[in-house]
Amino acid sequence: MHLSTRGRYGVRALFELARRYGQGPVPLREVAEAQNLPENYLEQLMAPLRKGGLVQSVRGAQGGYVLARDPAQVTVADIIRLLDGPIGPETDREATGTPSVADGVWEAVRRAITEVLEGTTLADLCREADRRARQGYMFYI
Amino acid sequence: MHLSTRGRYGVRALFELARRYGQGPVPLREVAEAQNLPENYLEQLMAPLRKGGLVQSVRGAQGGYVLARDPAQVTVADIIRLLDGPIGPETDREATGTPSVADGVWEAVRRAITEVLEGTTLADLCREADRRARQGYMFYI
DNA sequence: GCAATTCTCAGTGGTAAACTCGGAATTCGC
DNA sequence: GCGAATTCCGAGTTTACCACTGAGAATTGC
Repeated sequence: MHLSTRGRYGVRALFELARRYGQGPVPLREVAEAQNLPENYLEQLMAPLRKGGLVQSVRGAQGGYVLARDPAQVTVADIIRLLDGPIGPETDREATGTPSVADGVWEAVRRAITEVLEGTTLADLCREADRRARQGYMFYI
Repeated sequence: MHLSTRGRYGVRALFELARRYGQGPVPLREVAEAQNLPENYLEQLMAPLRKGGLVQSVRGAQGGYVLARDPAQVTVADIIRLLDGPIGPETDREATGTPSVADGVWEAVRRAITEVLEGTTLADLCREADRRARQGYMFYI
């Protein structure tokens, strides 16, 4: 069971925008450098995030991306849904049309994942980063 | 986020063995028919399940597969681990070597999933199937 | 010995992930 | 207005894995 890098990259990119919230547009190049992500690939990920209303883009020189809402109002679930689609496993009924006795398990898994992802906001991640920084971890990613 | 069919098929196959626990070896053909799964493919899935000690095989005529332990002692997590590998998403640290502020989220997701999957046994699924049967659902899968 | 099985291994086709690239469109600073 | 910095868009590439098929060897009950 493997989570795609899309989601992981997206969360880190938006975390970077969250850190700089209120400081004007951030060009992708800086996001990519700060978070050590492939810039060209990141570009692909921004389209759904923009269309989904999580970020706003500013074109042209001195342009870049801005978080569209307050970091406390953006959950990790929001990001994952836009980049990876529906959260959690499909049930057998959804996948094949035929219900199975295990469907309840897959539904419970989905609920459990959703709960965690909806319970974490970009503001939480920023707080966590601050906490680590104060404790001497120099990783700001 | 898409769960492979390997895990889903495996759970249904072992559920079928659980239903018939104590009735001698069940040939794959019957498992495949009862659960409507491709037999040849199922064959592939049985190897890791056997090597992992969840089932025992009986070769030759009148042979088949037998659940190696009581259905109450086999969790869905056991099955998924053997067929799909480690449960849940990798952290950024595990995937890339560089820790990230989001690692805590991925770990929490992993714990949540694990908790659900370890909390469900084949015996639970059998009970659920009985319950459904009594309520008139004729699906025994 | 024959038929029913599992076991092993070698494919195969499709699909998606994880990028890369080139160029068009936009906008700021000068 | 020009040039540089950007986003935007679409296409292509490589790699890997998934889901599945098939053939034949090994094993065993009757």
